Amino acid sequence: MVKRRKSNVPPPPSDCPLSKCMRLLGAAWAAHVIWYLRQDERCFTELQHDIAGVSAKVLTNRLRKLEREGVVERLTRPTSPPTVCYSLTPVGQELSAALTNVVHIAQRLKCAQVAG
Amino acid sequence: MVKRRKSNVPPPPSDCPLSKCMRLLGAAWAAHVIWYLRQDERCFTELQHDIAGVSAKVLTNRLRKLEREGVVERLTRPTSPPTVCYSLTPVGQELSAALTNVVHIAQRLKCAQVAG
DNA sequence: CTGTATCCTTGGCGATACTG
DNA sequence: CAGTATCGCCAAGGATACAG
Repeated sequence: MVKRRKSNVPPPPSDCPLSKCMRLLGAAWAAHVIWYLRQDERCFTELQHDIAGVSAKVLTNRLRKLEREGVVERLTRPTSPPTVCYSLTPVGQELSAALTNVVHIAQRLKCAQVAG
Repeated sequence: MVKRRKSNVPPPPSDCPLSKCMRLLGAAWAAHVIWYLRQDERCFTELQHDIAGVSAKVLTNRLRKLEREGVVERLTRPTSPPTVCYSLTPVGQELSAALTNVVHIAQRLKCAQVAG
């Protein structure tokens, strides 16, 4: 029997929301969505235009998931034709701020150093 | 022709390291790996033991990717039998700190509110 | 405009077995 | 101990067409 050092790091809090959160944000285009909602609300087509290359299906999917998690808010305007605007919730804003920190660090990762 | 509001949010910096970074961290068990390396270095088996449920294949894969990005460092000790220790690089430490912020926010997401 | 439905392909991940 | 090799599945995502 090998004497194994026990980790003195406490287990991830509760049922590991971190993991779920990271997978949510790690999904394709998720970070982009939050990024482009940072300042003002954007409607569906605007987002699709902002985020070049995303398909409607995936964009819808991302927005739905983020909405269910309370990150973004969906607001329907009864105009003609009807438009839908998405914005960040307060929690979403905080998340966005936290991501800003990650951006700075991410730029120092190897993958960001294109000119090796 | 619809007058479309141009986004006043600048595009994601450079070639979007944020996205790559988030996908890196969003991969299965990636957050766990960083979490358990927060305080002290851990060797392969210790990590596999810490992170209940991860397979050797995936753990190796995660460590390799994180190593290539400069997040974790691999240190081989020429003991008998040889052991390999993993630790966070300075950048990895910063990333870990940034993730701590995300944890706090993640706990306020809907997915974390088990008792709805 | 804002999506949904469907098909199809890719690859992420788990499980298992094997190696230096 | 610290991995690699191989297989197989399934979900994520792209493309396209359709709908309210």
